[in-house]
Amino acid sequence: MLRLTDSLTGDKVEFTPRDSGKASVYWCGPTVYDAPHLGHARSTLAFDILVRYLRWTGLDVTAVSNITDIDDKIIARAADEGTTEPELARRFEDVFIAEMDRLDVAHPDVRPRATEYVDAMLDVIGQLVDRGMAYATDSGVYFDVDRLDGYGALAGQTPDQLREGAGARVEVDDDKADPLDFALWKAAKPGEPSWDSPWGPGRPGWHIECVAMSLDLLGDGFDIHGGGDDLVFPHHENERAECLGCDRPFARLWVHNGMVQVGAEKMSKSLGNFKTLAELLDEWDPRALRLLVLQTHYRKTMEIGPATLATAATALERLDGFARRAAAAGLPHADADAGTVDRFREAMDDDLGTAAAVAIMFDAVRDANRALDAGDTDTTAALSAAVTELAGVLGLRLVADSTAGDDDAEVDELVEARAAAKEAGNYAEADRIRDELTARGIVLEDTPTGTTWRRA
RNA sequence: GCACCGGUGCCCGAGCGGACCAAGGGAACGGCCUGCAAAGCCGUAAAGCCGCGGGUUCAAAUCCCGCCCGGUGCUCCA
Repeated sequence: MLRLTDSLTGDKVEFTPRDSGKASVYWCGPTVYDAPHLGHARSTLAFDILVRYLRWTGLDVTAVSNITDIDDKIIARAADEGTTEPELARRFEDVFIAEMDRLDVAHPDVRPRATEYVDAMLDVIGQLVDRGMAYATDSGVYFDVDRLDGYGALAGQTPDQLREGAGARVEVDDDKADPLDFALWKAAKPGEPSWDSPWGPGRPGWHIECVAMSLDLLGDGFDIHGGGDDLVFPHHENERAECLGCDRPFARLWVHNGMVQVGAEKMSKSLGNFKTLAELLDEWDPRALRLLVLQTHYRKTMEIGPATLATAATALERLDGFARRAAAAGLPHADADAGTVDRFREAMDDDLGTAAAVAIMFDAVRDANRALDAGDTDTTAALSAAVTELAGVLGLRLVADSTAGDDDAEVDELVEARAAAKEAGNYAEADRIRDELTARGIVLEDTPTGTTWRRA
């Protein structure tokens, strides 16, 4: 039974779906005003892994993750670039999806766009106004925080505590009755995109889109709502307020992933650090990033940089190497080793303990290598099947064959020529060929049974 | 200032009351393999007590109190 840490209470609780045998999961996707960064990758991977695991345990999962395609930053950036908001938003949405595809992230079942849910948002705002939970002014419609019991529960603070900090970083808006009140609907300003509403032309405030979309697609009281830690307040706090303000049950469980750190020097091109996800994925195998993320618990702040990626890439190579070795061994078909799978499930059930789960996978690799050395192909086959299955659940595709290329035949010839030279004792020639292949990015692997090769 | 999350070997990072498990990965060292290498595989050691100081307990890296340090949030950032 899966147990997850609920951000609302801080407790680890058993995950019991609203509808038996099913699971409904919503997590906050990006606001598409720029290219995705490491944080988007970490968060998206975290929920990809959650969804994959839920499916593996047999649940019928409906996964929804939004695209916020209208907001201040999008408007500002579109103006800067002299383009339209829809064009800009669509462009960065495409980039986001393309980068996530490189990471082998499974697409959510539904990826709603905020601009397609304006009517639904207006409906929620209407409910709040009707119930007296919100009020309209010249500048928009605001949620009245005083009218809701327990505002601040997600943030772990009382309204008074929040008021003390209000304005600490951002200026407080003018005609709100209380600094904590927040905009549900913003009155249109000249030159900005707007929609008609009972409160005049305008555009949605933040928060409201996720409520409208999650409730519409997953229904009241859906199972899991997640996102990055930085969204806990105010974003999720306010979503929660909006839903509860309508007297409707919101998410049953809140899951938040930790932030990414890139060292004291921060991300900076001039320092040679990584700037965008695309740059990083150009340089490293995307699977190395996934493995790195897996090796850290999802709730913990983690460091991503060249050093940690390099170790992950080496570790990944160990897995691929095993996959190659297993493929070459021509193992008999076998069911996945039950002990390994059980331990994996146990680790994952404990708040998605992916680090422990990965450790179990590496244990299986070591045991399998040992069994193979000992000539125990049955044991090797069972462990190998387990490794493949677990890697699959974690979204790691192991590569057993990396020879494919245009010059395969030529490389084969050179490898044979080298073998012949070695046979004849002409080591100078053999080494010359070896150097030539190395320069071409071909890695030779001499084994007792002959030489294999692959591309680096 | 308030809230939350952290501080574990050379590095990254599991563990969060009790068994010889302080995992796993990287690095290091040794061995196998090799014409020599590389790659690969196997193995080994390594944290004198898990930020500091108290406390609770038969038992704490794991719970409580205080302190120090880092990160995040406090209205639009995953």
